[in-house]
Amino acid sequence: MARSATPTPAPAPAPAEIVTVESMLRPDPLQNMLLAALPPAEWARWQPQLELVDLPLGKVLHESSVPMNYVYFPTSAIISLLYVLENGASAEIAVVGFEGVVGISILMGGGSTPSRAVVQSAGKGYRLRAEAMKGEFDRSTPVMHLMLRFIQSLITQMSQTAVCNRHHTLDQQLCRWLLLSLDRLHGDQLVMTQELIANMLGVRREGVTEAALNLQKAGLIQYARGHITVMDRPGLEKRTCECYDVVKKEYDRLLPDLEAT
Amino acid sequence: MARSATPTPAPAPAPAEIVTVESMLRPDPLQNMLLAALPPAEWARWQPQLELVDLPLGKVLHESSVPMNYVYFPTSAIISLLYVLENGASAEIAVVGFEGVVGISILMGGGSTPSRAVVQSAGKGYRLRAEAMKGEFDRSTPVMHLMLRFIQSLITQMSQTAVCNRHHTLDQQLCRWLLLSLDRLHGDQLVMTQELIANMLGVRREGVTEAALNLQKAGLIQYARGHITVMDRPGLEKRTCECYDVVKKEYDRLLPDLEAT
DNA sequence: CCGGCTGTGTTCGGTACCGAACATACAAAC
DNA sequence: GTTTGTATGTTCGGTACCGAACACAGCCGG
Repeated sequence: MARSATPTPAPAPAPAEIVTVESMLRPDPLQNMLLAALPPAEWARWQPQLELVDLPLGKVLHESSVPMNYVYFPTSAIISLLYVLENGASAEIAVVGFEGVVGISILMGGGSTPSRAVVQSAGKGYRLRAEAMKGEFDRSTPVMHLMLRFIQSLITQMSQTAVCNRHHTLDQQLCRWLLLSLDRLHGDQLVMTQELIANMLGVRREGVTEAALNLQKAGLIQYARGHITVMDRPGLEKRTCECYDVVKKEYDRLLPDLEAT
Repeated sequence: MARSATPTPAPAPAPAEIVTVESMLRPDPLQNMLLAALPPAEWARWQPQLELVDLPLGKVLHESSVPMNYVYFPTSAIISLLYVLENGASAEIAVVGFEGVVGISILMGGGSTPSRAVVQSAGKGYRLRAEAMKGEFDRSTPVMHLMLRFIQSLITQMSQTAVCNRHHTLDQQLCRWLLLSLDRLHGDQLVMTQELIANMLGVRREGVTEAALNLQKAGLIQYARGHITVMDRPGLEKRTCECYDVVKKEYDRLLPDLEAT
């Protein structure tokens, strides 16, 4: 997408590429699709209240059952919605990136959820105070409808995760997880240890090692100390379960105006 | 609850008991907690549009990805939200009874979901045309807030199901499932074959047989050809996983006015 | 009363994942 | 360059559930 195949007269040296990457990662509000989809009137009201923040790996955006102060609109970061059990075991129930928003329970009226939101891939995002968000939601029907549709897509993702946990193999689930992450990044690299993936998927680290080796042997990915490079994305798509596709298609159906990437 | 322990002077013969059961199952709109919680103004508008319908076992209220025509407010029926995979395997992602409403995707704007809603326990319920429901939702803030809070409790149930599928044993899940069903019924009996339970939990029928035998040996339930009698509810609660309690508590937190049963 | 159906119990081998322990190997810090 | 830590690979026995096949028992209709 950034490195186009058009025959550039003089192949630009390194700095040019850096500029390209920079511009891709530039924290532009329009890089969050929900923000980008706001009607002009709403946008004018929101802009002064939006605050760009760094979202470093591991940062907890909201803790289980603790009232939230902000909603977050990720741009380059990926947020994982995790469920942590009493015994410490955990499982990811959904993942949110530049296509969505974290903290929907503020809109729903609960103010908190039994789940935890953790930054899974470092990046940036905009945040908005809970009261402001709630006010905007109640005040503007377009905002409400936009948010509700996103929430429905999130519900689909959660449901699909539940079924996937029940019926699909770890290999398939790893493919699904990689694809979901990949879709929320710009590029084919992701920084993620197997230990962390295991936490997300709710399995042992050794299980992830084995599954990752399978994918590596098949030439689909390349693993190296917390850095994964996807070599063959279509191959991953072929190997994953239907769950990935269902979630993606349902998102596109519910939020068709935001499809462009 | 119906058969009180107060010393009735003359023990009433069979007819009296039938009357009691009848009155318990009487399709009173107030027997759905969301309907009961409507402000008077809303109630006045809704009443003429609500239609009482029979919900026989197995009836499909909405099919995966098919636009819905009605929302359903169960009174005595229990509805199971099921997810069916391409290969026919299935899993329940949530269960809704007199405490809620089926068809929330109408409110969210999607009009359909990839899940299926099936009557898991026969009974009655009120239905409302999709357009009417949508109109009411957009028009009345109290209705919106009520519905949104219910939806959040449903999201909690789905999330918890996802984690439960991953981490808890079939024995525990069966307890959870029995308790969730029991809470939505008036009594200690439920009509349900092991085959059907297996479908809901997304496991083999034999697995359910084994788990049910465990519970029976422990004196918690009694099984007989599709009829389950719960003998020791506290025992079930002790044996189930935390998931049951989390879901219940979160519902009570989100919809505190509706707690009474 | 007898056959057939439905619901439940039982068995077998197989597999996917768990829990724990240990081996290696790269990477940054000293 | 050595040390220390972190990330990955490997092994072992154990268990929960699967898939298939079959046995039996109540129940309903002929």
